Amino acid sequence: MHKLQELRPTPPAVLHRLALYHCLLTDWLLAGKKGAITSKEIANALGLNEVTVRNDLSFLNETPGKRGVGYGIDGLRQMIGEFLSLPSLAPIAFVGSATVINSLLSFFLVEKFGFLSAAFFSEDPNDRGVVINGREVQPIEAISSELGSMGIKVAVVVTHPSWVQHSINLLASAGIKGILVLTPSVVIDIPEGVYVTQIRIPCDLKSLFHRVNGNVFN
Amino acid sequence: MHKLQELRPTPPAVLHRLALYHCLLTDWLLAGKKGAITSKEIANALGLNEVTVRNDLSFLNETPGKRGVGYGIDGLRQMIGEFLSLPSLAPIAFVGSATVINSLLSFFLVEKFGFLSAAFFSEDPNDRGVVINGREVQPIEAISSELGSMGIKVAVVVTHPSWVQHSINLLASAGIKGILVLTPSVVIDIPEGVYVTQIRIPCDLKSLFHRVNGNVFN
DNA sequence: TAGATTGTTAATCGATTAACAATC
DNA sequence: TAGATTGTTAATCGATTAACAATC
Repeated sequence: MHKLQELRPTPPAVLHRLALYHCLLTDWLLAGKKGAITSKEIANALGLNEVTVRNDLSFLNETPGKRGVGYGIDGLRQMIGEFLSLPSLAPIAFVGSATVINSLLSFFLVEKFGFLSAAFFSEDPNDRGVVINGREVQPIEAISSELGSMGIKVAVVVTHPSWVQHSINLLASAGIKGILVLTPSVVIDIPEGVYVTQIRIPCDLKSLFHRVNGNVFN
Repeated sequence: MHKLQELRPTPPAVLHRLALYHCLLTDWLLAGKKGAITSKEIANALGLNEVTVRNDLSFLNETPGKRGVGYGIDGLRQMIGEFLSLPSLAPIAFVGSATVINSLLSFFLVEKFGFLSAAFFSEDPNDRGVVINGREVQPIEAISSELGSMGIKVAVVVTHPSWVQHSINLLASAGIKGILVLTPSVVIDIPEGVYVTQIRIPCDLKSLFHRVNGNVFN
């Protein structure tokens, strides 16, 4: 490990890639891949430089590899999981209409990635009584009362844009500490002590337009 | 403009923020905001440093501001739009089941962000004959025959994971040059000459778990 | 031992911030 | 002219890549 970085926060870029390696290793385990793997194999699968991979792995608490050999798939996956503070099934709350959440869960296979869809809250009054994965969808205002006791720390927001800020505020006051906002919304107010990650579909698309129109390959 | 950067590709970070400013300015225009705005106002709204904003804007082809005054909302928006090669309504193709696409369009208000949902292709045989926004959903295999003539260059893929690679391949051979993949999929093969941006919901979530569990505020 | 691959330190590259002159 | 804010160059900071010693 980098002795000097012991007390420094993990750089965002490294953190994101560690999560990516965790996904890849989970994939390989599910596919029955066995034995040792090398930083080169990981790098090739993901289109990265192998030095980047090794450097990233040096942020882990223990030394993960064996020189001349490589890394054990299962052991490395577990180490990254611990470093990321991931429980074996990481519980997530979802905020959005039942239809939208169902759609999201149809292309984002949460269990395969090690998550558990643990609670659902909808802004749509018509969703009263609707059940997803055996769990009843709660009205959005129930976030305060329901969520506090459940020990869930991370939530996904996919409401209509008009409900995004309110959802974030409710989640924050219910003790949620990390929020991933999928709904494109330009300006949001981030409550104190909460990490908010915004996915920006429109920005990603607009960037693509620039590249697509001959503005240099990169 | 930075004279030395005239032939260099725009750095990804700058490109993404320029797209973000474009979204913000569109928002402000729709809200009826008038007159001049400063780099400080833009920075404050987005939680950025004002120098970053000015530096980013210096990548534009013409000089966008007036010293001592600021920037014209409409003029700046137009300049960024031109720099990004954005038509006034940028056409996008969507690949995914009709239900999922409808859900996506319910929280991502494409027109408000300056896009046009121009074509729909579904992997689900049950979607034959379904219409979205007055446009018939085509089977996924029709991508090759239909898309070529439409002049669409950018597509969004939100299929079930098992259809992602096939969709990308079809889109690429139909002449699509930029693809945004929303479906979480760890390893994908990127065809020659196509820009593929992957949104990685699982990685964003796993990163949040790390931060949420006391691993330093950043 | 020889071959392979890791882990770490150093060098490069890119992105952000600071300082300041230009000018409206 | 004075105040404000831009645009640009220089300085810092962070992230990636290269070089290489350590060791399985």
